[in-house]
Amino acid sequence: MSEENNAEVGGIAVDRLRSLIERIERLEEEKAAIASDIRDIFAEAKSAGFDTKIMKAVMKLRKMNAADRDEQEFLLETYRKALDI
Amino acid sequence: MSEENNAEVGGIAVDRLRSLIERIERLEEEKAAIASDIRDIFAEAKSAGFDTKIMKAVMKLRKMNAADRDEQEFLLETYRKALDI
Amino acid sequence: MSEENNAEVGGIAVDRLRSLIERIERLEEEKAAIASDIRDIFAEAKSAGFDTKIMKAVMKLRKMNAADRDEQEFLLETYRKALDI
Amino acid sequence: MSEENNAEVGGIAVDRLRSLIERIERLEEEKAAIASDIRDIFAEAKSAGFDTKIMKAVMKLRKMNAADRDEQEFLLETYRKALDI
DNA sequence: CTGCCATTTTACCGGC
DNA sequence: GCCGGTAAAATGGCAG
Repeated sequence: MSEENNAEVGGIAVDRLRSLIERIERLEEEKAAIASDIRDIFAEAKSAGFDTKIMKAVMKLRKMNAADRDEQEFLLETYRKALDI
Repeated sequence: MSEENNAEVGGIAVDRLRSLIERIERLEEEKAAIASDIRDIFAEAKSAGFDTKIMKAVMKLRKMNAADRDEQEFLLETYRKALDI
Repeated sequence: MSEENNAEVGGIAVDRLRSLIERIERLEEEKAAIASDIRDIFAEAKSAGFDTKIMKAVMKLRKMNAADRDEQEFLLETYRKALDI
Repeated sequence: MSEENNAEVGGIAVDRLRSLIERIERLEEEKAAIASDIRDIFAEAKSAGFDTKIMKAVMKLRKMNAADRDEQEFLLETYRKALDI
């Protein structure tokens, strides 16, 4: 009877659990594949003579500027609410 | 002359660099989207009554090979005994 | 008149606010210093041959009360059986 | 004979391990106490009429500016090295 | 009690 | 091949 009637083991819905976990694992594989693609591009950049450390610093700076801008806007908005403007 | 002839600035192939960085940023967006999908499934699991923390623990064990898993478990047991837990 | 009479700017008690923020920042520095000390001890443990990952796992178990610990372990076993791990 | 001769259990130096763990746990208590003090000050600020959300945003901005400045300097330095200046 | 945010932990990547 | 630092993920705490 194994391989049938897995409806419940120890009070949990086994097939549902398996299904959820497999969906997540599938997505994690996709995510890992993309991370691998990113690594490939960095390797490509390196062999084209670019300094990947600098590239990462530049990209970080771009993100920080965006975050900073968002933070400024959030702060302004919050002040306005706090002051009922 | 700006906006033309960006072939090189300070000895750097600007357009090539820009292209590489944009490809990476695009992939990072995809990666973030998948991470978001994963969060959604965990939320679904949670509302179906599963304990997501335990799910994650189980998935971690699944990823390890049997030998590593046994090794970790053995070590943990040893330390637990050492500390009377 | 700047540098004097900072009692209020836009209805906010500036000096009070500044004081509060500086106290918090000071405490955050202390906290960071302690975190650094902890890292040092883990490094010491590592060079004495201990597995720091397992040490952390054991310390986590130590923090939990027995009932919660048993509950977690039981749940994990159940999920493992459900997934044949 | 328990409570004596704990030199080794399962091949590990029990007393050394205990000592390391206890030192870490002591420091973690101190760290937690400081975190608690920080919470207290935020509570104090709140009851003095300040908006803690704004306070946190301001503090975050101060840190981001510092981090941004550091990043700029790092980037400049790295470029200089990359270009042998 | 749920969702959000901060902190902590984990995994990755480059350098030595 | 290992170590260190950096970025991502997970956990835990707080506010609403």
